[in-house]
Amino acid sequence: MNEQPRGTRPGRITIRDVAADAGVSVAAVSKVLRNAYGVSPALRQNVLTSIEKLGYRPSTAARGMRGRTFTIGVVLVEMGNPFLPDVIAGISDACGADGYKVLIGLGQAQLTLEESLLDSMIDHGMDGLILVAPRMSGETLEAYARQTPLVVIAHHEPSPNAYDTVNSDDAAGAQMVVAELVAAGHSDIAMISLLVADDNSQTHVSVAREKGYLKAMGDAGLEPSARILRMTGDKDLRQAQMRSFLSAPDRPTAVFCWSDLFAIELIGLARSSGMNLPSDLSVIGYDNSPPATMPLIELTSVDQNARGLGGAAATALLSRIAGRTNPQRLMLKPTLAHRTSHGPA
Amino acid sequence: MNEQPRGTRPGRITIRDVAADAGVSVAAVSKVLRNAYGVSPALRQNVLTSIEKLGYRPSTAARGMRGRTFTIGVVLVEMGNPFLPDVIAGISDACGADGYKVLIGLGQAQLTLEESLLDSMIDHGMDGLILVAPRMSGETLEAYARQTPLVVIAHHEPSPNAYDTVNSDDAAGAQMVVAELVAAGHSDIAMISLLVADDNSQTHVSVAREKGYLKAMGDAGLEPSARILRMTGDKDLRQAQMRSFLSAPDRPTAVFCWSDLFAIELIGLARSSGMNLPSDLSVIGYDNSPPATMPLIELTSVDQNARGLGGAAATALLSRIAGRTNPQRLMLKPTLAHRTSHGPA
DNA sequence: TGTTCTACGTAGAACGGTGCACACTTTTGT
DNA sequence: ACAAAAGTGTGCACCGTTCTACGTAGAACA
Repeated sequence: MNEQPRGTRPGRITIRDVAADAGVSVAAVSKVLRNAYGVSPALRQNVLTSIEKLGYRPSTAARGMRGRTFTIGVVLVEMGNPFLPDVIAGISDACGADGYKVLIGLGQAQLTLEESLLDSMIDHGMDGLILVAPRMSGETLEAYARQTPLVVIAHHEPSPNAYDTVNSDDAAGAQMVVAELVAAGHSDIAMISLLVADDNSQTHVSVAREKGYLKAMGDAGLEPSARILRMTGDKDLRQAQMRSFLSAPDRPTAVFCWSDLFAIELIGLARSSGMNLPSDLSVIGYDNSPPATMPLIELTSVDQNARGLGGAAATALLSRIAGRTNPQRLMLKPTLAHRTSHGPA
Repeated sequence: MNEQPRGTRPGRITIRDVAADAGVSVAAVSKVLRNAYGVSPALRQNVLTSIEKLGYRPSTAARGMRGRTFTIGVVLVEMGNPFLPDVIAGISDACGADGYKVLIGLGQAQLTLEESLLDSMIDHGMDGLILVAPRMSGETLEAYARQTPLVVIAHHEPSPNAYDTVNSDDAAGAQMVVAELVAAGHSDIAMISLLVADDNSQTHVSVAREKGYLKAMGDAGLEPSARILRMTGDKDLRQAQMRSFLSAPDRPTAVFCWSDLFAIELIGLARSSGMNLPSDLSVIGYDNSPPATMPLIELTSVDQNARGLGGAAATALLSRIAGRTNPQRLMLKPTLAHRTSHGPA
C-alpha cells in the first residue's frame, strides 16, 4: 500500500485560525457557529467577518465527534424508480431550509448492503436517517431507531415504536381508481400487482393498494369479479405473464396497475398485439411519473405527491432530531391525474 | 432550540473497549484496523476476535480527522437519467471490493448547490470524489482537485491537470449511428441534440456527439444534408419543437437523437401524428436505457457501457487516492444495440 | 456601598480514532 | 560472540470541533 498523509488537508483553515484572526477564543468562535447563547453582537460580527475573510468552513468530520453534523442520510433500495427524484427533492428542500445537507446511499436491492449502509451512515455521525421503501423487518428498524433518529417512507408498518412512518394513503389511492372506473361504467376491473418475495411483504405499498382495491370493489358490489394478478419483478417473465393475461378469454375491460412501470408495459404490449386503447382496455397506473405524460401513453395515474412525502419525512426527522420521541404515522392523500388511457366501458 | 447531548451515542463501543477486551494497546488495535505494518498474526487474530465479539465498528467521523474514511462521494446533477443507476452500480462494485463505501449527493441542477455539496463532502473527510456530468468550469474543477482526489465522468475536458476524466467515446458512438443509417440506405439524416445554456457547454457530451455526427456525415459525403437541431431541456417547448420538425416539408428520413429520452418522445409524437415507423422515419437514440427496450418503442440505441464507466472511474479514483497524481483521460468504446426503430430508407 | 444578577468570554477536557517515535525482543550477518 | 537489522508492541501527541465549568465586569438592587 501507499501512505499519503491524508485526512485534513495541509492548508485547511481551522477554527483556531479564525479565533486568532478575530482575536478571540476558540470557544467564542464555536459559539457563533452554533448560534449558542452568550455572544455579544459585536463579537459575533467580528467573528463572522473573519470567517468570511478566511473562507473558513467547519470540518464536519470533527463536528461529528461531539456535536451534530447537520447532515442526514437517505437510504434508497434502488434508484430506477421515477418517483424517487421527487421524494429526494422534497427532502432536500425541507432540509436545506434548516441548513441540513442530504447524502444518499444505495442499497442495490441487497439486504446486507442496505444494513451495512445504515451502519456506515451512523458511523459518519449523521444526525438522522430517512429510509425509502426499505426491505428490513420491523425489529431491525426498531434496532436502528434506537441508535439514531429514523423516519421511514413508503413502508406500512402498523405500529412503529421508535421511528416515524410517512406514507401516501395507498388504500385511498386504489379506491379512487376503482371509483373512477366504476363511474365510467366498468364492472370487470382487475388489478395487476407486484409479487413480493420478502418475509416482510405485508409492509409493502403494493399490499396496501391491493387492500384498497378489494375494499372499493366490495363497496361497489363487485367482489365477485375482483381479482389480483401478482406479477414478478423480472422484466422478461413479467412480459410473458402480461401477454397471456391480455390474450386470455376472460380479459377484463379495465386494469388497475400498482405502478406506472407495469401500466406502461401493459399498454405497449396491448397496442403491439393490435388492441385499441382505451376502447379495448382501460388502464390506470400509480405514481404519475414522467413517462405517464408521454404522447401515446397519456396514462391516467395516481399521484402520490412524492415531493410532499419527502418534505413530511424531513420535517418529522428534524423534529425527532430536536428531541421528539413519540412515534408519528403520517398519511398523505393522493390525487388522481386524469389522462386518456382509460375511457367508458 | 433543544439540547440533546448528541454526537457519539452513549453506549457506543470504542477502540478502547476493544483494546481492553483483547488485552492490548489502543495503537495495536488501530494497526489491525488499518492493516498497518507491525502486528503479529497472533495479535491480529486476538484483536479481530474481540472486535467480532463486541460488535465494534470504527467511527468514521473520528477517522476522518486524521486518517481516511473509506468513503467516496459521488455528485450527480439530477437523478432522472436512466443511465445513472448503472454508473453508480459500476462505482459501487469497484469500490466495495476495496472496502470503500459510496455516498451520493444531488445537485438538483443548481450550480451553487452542486459546489456547496462538494464542499460538504470534503468537509465530511471523504477520501475522493466522482462527479457525473458536472456543469462546473475547468478552473473550478481544478480548484477542487487540489483539495481532494477527483474523477469526472461524462465531461469532455480537453486537458485536465489535477484530475481524471472518464468518458464514453461519444464521437465514435455518433459515427456508428450514422454509419448504420448510411448502410441502410439513408442519405438525409438529421441530428436532434440538446441546447446547452452553460458557459461550459463545450464539455457537454452532446457536443462530442455532434462532432462525431458531423465527421461521419462528412466522411460519407453527406455534409450538404447534415443538420443539427438543438432542442431545449423544457419538455413542453421541446415537444412543440419536435412537432414542427416532424411536420416540416424537409423532414429527413432518419434522425439521430442525442439521448433516448428525446428519441422516445420523438417516436411517440411521430406515431400519434399518424406516421408509420420505421418506414416513415428511422430513429436511433443514445444510452440504451431501459425504456428503449419497451414494446412499441424498440429503440436502436448506442450503449455507453455505463457500468464500465462507473467502474473505470472508481478504479482511477482509488489509484489516485493511493498516490497517483498524473492526469488520466479514459475513453470507453460504446456499442450499438440494434432494435427495430430504424430500417431501410 | 456592598451584594446579587446577568451577560459575556475563556480555559481546557472530552470525542475516537491515527500514526510517529520509541523500547524491547528476536533474527541475521560476520 | 557481538553488532546490526528486523519484527512487534506501546505511549502519547494530535486532528478540529463541542461544551461544561468557571472567571470577570458591569448593571440592578437594597
